[in-house]
Amino acid sequence: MPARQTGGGMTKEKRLGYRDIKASLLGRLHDRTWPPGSTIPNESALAAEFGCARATVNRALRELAEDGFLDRRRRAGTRVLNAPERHAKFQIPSVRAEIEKTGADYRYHLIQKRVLIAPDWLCGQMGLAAGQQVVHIRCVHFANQRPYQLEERWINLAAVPQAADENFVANLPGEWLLREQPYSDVDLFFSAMCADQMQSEVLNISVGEPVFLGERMTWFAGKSVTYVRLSFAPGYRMHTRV
Amino acid sequence: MPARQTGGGMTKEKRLGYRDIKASLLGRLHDRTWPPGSTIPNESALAAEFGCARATVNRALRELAEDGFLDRRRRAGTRVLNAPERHAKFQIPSVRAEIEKTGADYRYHLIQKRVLIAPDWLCGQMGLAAGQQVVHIRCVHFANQRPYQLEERWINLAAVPQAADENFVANLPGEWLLREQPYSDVDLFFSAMCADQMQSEVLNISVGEPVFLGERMTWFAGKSVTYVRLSFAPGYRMHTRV
DNA sequence: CAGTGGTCTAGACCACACA
DNA sequence: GTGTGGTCTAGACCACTGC
Repeated sequence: MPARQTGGGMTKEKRLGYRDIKASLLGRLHDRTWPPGSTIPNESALAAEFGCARATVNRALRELAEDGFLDRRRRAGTRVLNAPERHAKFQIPSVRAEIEKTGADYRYHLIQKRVLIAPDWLCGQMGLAAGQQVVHIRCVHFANQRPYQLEERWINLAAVPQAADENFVANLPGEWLLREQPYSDVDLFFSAMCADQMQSEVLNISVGEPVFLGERMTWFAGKSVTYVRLSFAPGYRMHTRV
Repeated sequence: MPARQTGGGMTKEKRLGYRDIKASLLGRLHDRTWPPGSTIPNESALAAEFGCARATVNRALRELAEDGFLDRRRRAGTRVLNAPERHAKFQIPSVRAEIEKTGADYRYHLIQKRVLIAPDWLCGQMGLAAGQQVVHIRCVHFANQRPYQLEERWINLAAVPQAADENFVANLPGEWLLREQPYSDVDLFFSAMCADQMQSEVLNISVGEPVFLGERMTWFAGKSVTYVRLSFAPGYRMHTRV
């Protein structure tokens, strides 16, 4: 009768969920009950200890492994990593959403859209065959009428032929492309650089001012889809919480 | 021949795993079977369609939601997000590991370690009480004898009192702290800035050159543990693959 | 080849949010 | 109230891999 519900009378603790177990296990990692490098008890033993099903322990352990605290291997068991390999996780920002979230007015302006033969450097970047046609787009994103981000994008016409017919006046290149061709793999790069001529003109800053640069390379089914360079005006600060 | 278990006679397909289901569902998102904004069938219906248990469908859907494709709510059902909110996931880099991975020689140099009363700006950043003591560390990480990163760190002595007794000559502050006080929550910021006096001296660059700045704020049990400013020499490019 | 994690099942109850 | 996702269970089989 006891039990969980049907609450018995007394000190019956509530049933443990995988979150409770996860927290409890994390506590043992923190307090060195299981020091880095050691192997912790197997799932069955833990399930017995916590008085729950193995599946519950499994989920707790699986998530701790995903979080970078544990290394799990069949047969070998679960070991505590020496230095937790924490993973940062941040949303790939959609410019429009990012700006509107702050309450600022968003505006988009297309500077140029043209079709051209991919230059050598781009072929190298995107892994294109020489002579491949690409769409080149240059546009600006404004927050409260102030230039916020310069976007320079190249789209592989072999991967997204319909990009040739879209004028990108009403559609944001990023959002349009996401609808046309959901990506599967992305390489992201972040760096700092001195503003060049184009950046200084568009972002309305001086040549040489520091610019936060984000580069994104997108692949679908092994083929390069698009390469984007996002230049942020000085003062931009990318944030992520882990 | 047939089947996995109790196989019937013939075209018995192998049992579907949550990965198969996930891939199948993702296909329907790609091909617009379920367009952005629409609500997809509930778990029971999908389980019936795929001929599996609801828990299997649940895991597939849960992961797709984690991956940023779906929005799930009790009672309301599961809806397709208009623009997939993809998450980038990257390892929080350990400087030493990052450098050694490239094959370069790694060297660490401590410039200064001292205990002081947290200045106002730091109290604001870390949420410390006025007058709180902190350890301040300034050090450099070298790759092949060239300055790679300037690290400036403040440690909350209320959270990590033993930091007062560690001299940080042999131990890297980051690695030492990770051993002493595994963190639970982290705020990361990335930005570009002009090199100031300190950065230019340590990184051996000119004042005003663009510096890639990473800031990290770490919390444990609601208390601020440490605040770090990592300045990277020009040319640094942070990479992550999603 | 044997032990560990990986996954699936069928059923159950629960929490939540909306009507 | 009622329907949806969220989680747990007890048991089962499987797949991998270190011994």
